[in-house]
Parts: sequence; structure tokens; C-alpha cells
Amino acid sequence: MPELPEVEVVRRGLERWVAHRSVTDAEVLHPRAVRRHLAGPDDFTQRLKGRHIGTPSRRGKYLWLPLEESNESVLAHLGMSGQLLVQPHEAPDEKHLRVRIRFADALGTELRFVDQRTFGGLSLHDNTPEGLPDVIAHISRDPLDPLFDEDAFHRALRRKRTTIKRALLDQSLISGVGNIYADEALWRARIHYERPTAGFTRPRTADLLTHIRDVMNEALAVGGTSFDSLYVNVNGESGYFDRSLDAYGREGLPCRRCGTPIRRRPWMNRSSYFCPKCQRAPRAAS
DNA sequence: ACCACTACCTGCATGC
DNA sequence: TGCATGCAGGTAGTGG
Repeated sequence: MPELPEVEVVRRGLERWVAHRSVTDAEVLHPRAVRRHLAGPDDFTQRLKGRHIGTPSRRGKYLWLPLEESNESVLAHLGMSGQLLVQPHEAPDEKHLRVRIRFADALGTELRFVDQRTFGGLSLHDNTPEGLPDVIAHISRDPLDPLFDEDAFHRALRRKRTTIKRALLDQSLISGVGNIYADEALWRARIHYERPTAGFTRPRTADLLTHIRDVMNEALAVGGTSFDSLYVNVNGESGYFDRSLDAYGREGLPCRRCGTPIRRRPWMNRSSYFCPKCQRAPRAAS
């Protein structure tokens, strides 16, 4: 379940192992993995040949490899189970290998996109004047971006007629937050996931953002969260933050603050984990 | 215009 | 043992 910290770990790996290499060949083993590339798999591979990779960038859960000497990028989204791996040529193909990219140098490694559930994918796009792939122009800056507009985020919360967890997962309001870090930040801020955003005060918004940034930075420091081993860095290694989770996946276990058993509630075809004592449900709307 | 819900996909755990 | 069901969940598109 790659969210911002996990994607950033991958971005850093690509910066170290893939940046400034030139592509000799790309191979699409499953067309669904490039479905966002509307011109099709053949166009994707043809246009990648001979191109030079720049410094990888990221916004929220999206990352992209700029192609030097042009205004295009290879956009990547890991979906729920996507992996970008730097592997030796001789490593056997992974069961769910979807795309392979080979390079011109003698380093002996290739870039592989592996994705069990194929919710993620790669695609090639023109950049906006800001250097962002055009198809993700609607994605908001993320809370670790120095240019994240905290005031605009607060005003958006006040304007919306929705609840806080929905808002946190709305990538056009704030990006990079998924189900795990939403539950973790709400637990830290002692806010129930169904609290309406319209009543948020400026201090409450600021406090929640501080907790979001804290939990993400702590996860980043230990290589991200690997809840079910599907998430790995470019070298195939798992992170350790799952050991530090306070709410997510802890149904029935004591809240680390007050000892009350953590509850799980079905929510939007997934789950919300929360402490029923620390995170009081809002009064039902009349 | 805004908000909420669902399809998409596969592997694993669980229940009968 | 084998089959069915539920669950994991980010995003874009649809329906209200």
C-alpha cells in the first residue's frame, strides 16, 4: 500500500540507480500496465528508446522520470501492489513482471515494473510549464512539499460538506495520504474519521497537518511501511514502520495512549481503525 | 457544482 | 478437498 513515504523511498532509489542512464529498449509484458499511455504499448516502447533519464521527481503518490532534452516524463503510479525494482539482467523474471526497461551502460542492471494487481502503471506524457506531467495537474501538492499551501487546504476543508478522512484521501485537496497514514494521523490528532470538515478551526487543521507530517517523516526514516510485503524499495527490501503503527491493523489491541481496544469499522469498501475513547464520534447530524 | 459510490484486479485467508 | 466469499485499496469515472 504505497503512500507518500513508500513512494519517496522508491524515488530515492531511482535517483541513485537509474538517473542519468540512457534507455536502449523497453518491453511491455502486460498492456494493462501502460493503459494510461493512450497511444498504446508499441508507442510507449518506441518513444522511450534512446532517451536519457533525468532526476526522478514525486508529487504525492505519483513519481516520474523526466526525459532529458525534451519536455516529457515517464509517469509511474504504484497503485496498491506496484513495485519498481532495479535488478541484474540475469535475475529471473518476477511472476508479475509487467514492464522491463534496459539501459545502454555496462552496469548490468535493468528497471522492472512488477505489479500483482495491476492497479498501477507507467505512461509517457508532456510536462506542464511547472515540469509536472500534464495528466496529474489536478493532484495537489503534498504536505512535505515546501510550497504546500496550508491556508488554502484549511479553506478547502471549511468549504467542503464532507468528513475528514474522505478529505484526507482526496488527492486534489492534499496528496500522498492513503488509508494507513490517514488513520495514523487521525489517531495522533485524536480526531474521529467521520468528523465534518466544515467545522474545523485553523488550530485543528494545523495540528492535524503537523501529525501527518510527523508520521510520514518517521515512516520515511525507517524505509516506509510494509504491511503485507507487497511494498518494497528498488532493491526489494521492506521498510520497518509497520512496527510503529498505532491504529492501522490493530483491531482489538490496546490503544497505546489509553488502553481501550482499537476498533475497526467498514468504511468505503475498506476499513477505518480508531480508538473509540481518544477519537470520539461526532454528534449525529440532525 | 458538488459529493459519494463503484469498477478495476489478484492472491490469500476464512468458512462451509 | 474444493469451492465460494471477503478483504486488501488508489483512482477515474459515473450516477445522484
